[in-house]
Amino acid sequence: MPQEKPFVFIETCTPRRVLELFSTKWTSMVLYALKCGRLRTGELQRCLPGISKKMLTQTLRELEADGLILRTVYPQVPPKVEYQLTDNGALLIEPIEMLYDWGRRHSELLASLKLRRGKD
Amino acid sequence: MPQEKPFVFIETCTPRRVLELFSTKWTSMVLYALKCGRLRTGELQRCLPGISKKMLTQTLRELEADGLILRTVYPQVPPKVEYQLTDNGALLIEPIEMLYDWGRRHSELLASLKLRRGKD
DNA sequence: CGGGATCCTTCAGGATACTG
DNA sequence: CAGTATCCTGAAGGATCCCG
Repeated sequence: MPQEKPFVFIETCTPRRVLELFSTKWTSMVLYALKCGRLRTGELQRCLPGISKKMLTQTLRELEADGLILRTVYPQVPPKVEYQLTDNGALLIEPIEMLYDWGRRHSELLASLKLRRGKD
Repeated sequence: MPQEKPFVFIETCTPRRVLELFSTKWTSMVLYALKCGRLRTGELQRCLPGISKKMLTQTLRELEADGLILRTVYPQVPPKVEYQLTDNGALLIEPIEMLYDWGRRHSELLASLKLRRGKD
């Protein structure tokens, strides 16, 4: 048994940083929803059933601050705001999509996991 | 601008279930650490700097309950316990590794993100 | 050495109400 | 319609002590 040396997850290693991307509930979903183009706030909210307005805006603000999405305000009443991916934001679609695709190919396995879900 | 229809993240969709896999802090790291073969509890802990004994055991118990890892106890004093991936567990290495690999290829971008980290 | 059991802190994230 | 500001709680996860 050719036991290789195990990987050590130093606090600052990239694996940990990638994980942070997915450790927050809505981040990757918001990005992925914007893959189709620009969306208004309300449309975005309808893409994410269950999200609260608070978390939606908070997530959007963070993504904007990190330069992953662009926010466009139209000077109208009532207000109209649109969000779209920046070039950097578009880069993140790749791993997200990979993950989702893998999930679709292994939905049976996924469904069998209860992991940290108390009830099922 | 050929705006396609946005994806809707129904509560039970597979993307959400995959995300749950990565939403818990240590799960994917424990699995990945075991990629190299069987590891004793202490070795595992040394692979995950910062993990508490409580979280280590809790994560291991959950993974075991979901049939992703196998726990072997050697009748010795002092105790010796080893963990290894099951076949199902090995299946999860693929997406995890994809994610980590992508991270390594984009470490500069990742480093530029502050996301939800308060301080940097 | 491996691990169970407690206690305690933190904070992500939900609910609600109010503004322009 | 989009957004801000509060309030509140559930649960993740750390620290500690004890056991075989």
